Amino acid sequence: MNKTVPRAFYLDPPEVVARRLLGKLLVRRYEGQRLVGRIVETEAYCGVNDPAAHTFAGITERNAVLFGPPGVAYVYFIYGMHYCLNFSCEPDGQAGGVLLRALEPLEGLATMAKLRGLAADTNPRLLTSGPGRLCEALGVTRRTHNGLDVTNRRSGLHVEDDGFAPERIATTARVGIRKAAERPLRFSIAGNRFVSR
DNA sequence: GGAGCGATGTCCT
DNA sequence: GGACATCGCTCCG
Repeated sequence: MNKTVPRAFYLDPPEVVARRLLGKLLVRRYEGQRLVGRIVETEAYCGVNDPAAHTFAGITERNAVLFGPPGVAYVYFIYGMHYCLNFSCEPDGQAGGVLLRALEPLEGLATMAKLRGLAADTNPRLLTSGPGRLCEALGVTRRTHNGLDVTNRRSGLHVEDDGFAPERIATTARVGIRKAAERPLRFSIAGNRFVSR
């Protein structure tokens, strides 16, 4: 039986948690079925000190989750058509989050393809390689998942540890941002073919 | 296989 | 009103 990742796992700064999440399993309960992917790419967004973070200008209604307790899902809508999934980090009252950028799909691939509007036998790389793609493949939206506790198995979205440890982690610049674009806060499992781009 | 670009809703300056 | 933590399509080589 895999271990559910506990709240203390998320209590540290985003750049620590982002690295630590690599290799863990993201598990989504969807219509009685398990949709599972291994986390292979993440980005850290460092609270009020990070010009690229949603929390840079302080607390608002949208970003309030990131200022709350660790281990909670922050889902936002971007470019008029995509959702992105983050986990809050740091103690309650302190802002910080990790963006999930890519998964290696492991269970429920046919359902993921259906949710993505693709044929059941499509290249699995198209299912969950990218922040918008992985949300669509797991049926994650702001309405259904923002504010959910991902340390609770009953949330329908949680993280498990199956003992897998990445051999080597690559550290690069974050993707798709303009401000603070040079900071090395993107982490991925080196050589994994489900990493985006 | 890479550059260019349009689609499209929500948030905050 | 402008920017946006994206994706998938076209066109070109």
